[in-house]
Amino acid sequence: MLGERDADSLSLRELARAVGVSATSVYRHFPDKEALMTALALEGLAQLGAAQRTASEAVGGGAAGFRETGRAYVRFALANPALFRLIFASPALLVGGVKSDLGSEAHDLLQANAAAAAARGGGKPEVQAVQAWALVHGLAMLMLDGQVAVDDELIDKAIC
Amino acid sequence: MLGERDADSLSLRELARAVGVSATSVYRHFPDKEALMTALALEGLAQLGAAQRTASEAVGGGAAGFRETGRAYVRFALANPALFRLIFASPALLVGGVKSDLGSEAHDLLQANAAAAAARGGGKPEVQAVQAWALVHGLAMLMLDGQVAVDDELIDKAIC
DNA sequence: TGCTCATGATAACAGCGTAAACATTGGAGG
DNA sequence: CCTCCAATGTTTACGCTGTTATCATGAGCA
Repeated sequence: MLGERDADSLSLRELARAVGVSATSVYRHFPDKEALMTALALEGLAQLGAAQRTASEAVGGGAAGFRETGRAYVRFALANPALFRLIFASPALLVGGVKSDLGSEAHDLLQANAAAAAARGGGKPEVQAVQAWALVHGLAMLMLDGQVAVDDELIDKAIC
Repeated sequence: MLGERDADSLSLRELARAVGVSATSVYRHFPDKEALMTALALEGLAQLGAAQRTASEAVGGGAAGFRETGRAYVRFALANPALFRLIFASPALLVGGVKSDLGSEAHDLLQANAAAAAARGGGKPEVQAVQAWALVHGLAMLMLDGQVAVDDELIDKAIC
């Protein structure tokens, strides 16, 4: 359902109806709606990390791999708009400090790549990490919001 | 009210109550809730543009002025979280193509500064504009979402 | 066999956005 | 000065939402 509608237009009752179960049954498995959404977001975060790792490994890692994780980030957002938004709209899910191993891959990749880039080119790893993350996150958000035209070539040119 | 709560936890009825008026009176002035929110967002966009222009002029424009518009962008987001989010959550309000002169200042500043930066340092103006916008937008969003620590020094170092 | 616990259903509540119908009132036009 | 209309407000109502309290069922284990 997240593939077709955005997360906050999705009601608990509608979801229960789609599953074929009463509205209140959801409360046997999650304390409230927010908890359900957080669980979905955590799953999405794992998928994002996996996509980034795959993209990085496809070009053999290194600096090129770092760039590819960024492009994969934007592509993932465009391919899964509602899920991507949900990930960052979940207050209980801080990407960097998530407990489960499920959600930590994307963040670990960023830290490692930023450290390597700082070693290669100079600069502080933390600043490098924030800059890279902000660039791809902003690009993803602006494209999702329709503020910047969705254009594969532009993604490649902007992330370098 | 946007200064204290976020936009989508704010109900029409509560707003009407605060004004001291019946719930349905709002419909004499706006066709629906979304239209009201869009009007608020447009006002916010004007404030953002004004803040950026002020910041740029304070350092005499040029490349330093461009940097200051970016910092002002992030600072505005942190100072007005709900309003900033509302601006980019309004589907009817495309920042670049907004009709009213009210909302166009921020976008005009970006275009002009990106063109100037491209003339100084090379690169395509469009790509430069998107890169700059994405960087500050991403930084603002990540800080608002609690993914990156709010740190004035980090803002300065990341935007350069 | 009997008990417990996980999982379900029903009914109910307050709050929401919105529509329809009705009331008031201040100012423009004769 | 009077009349009428448009602007603005109110009341009532509808279906939807998240959530709670209460009750039913049935599988697994003592």
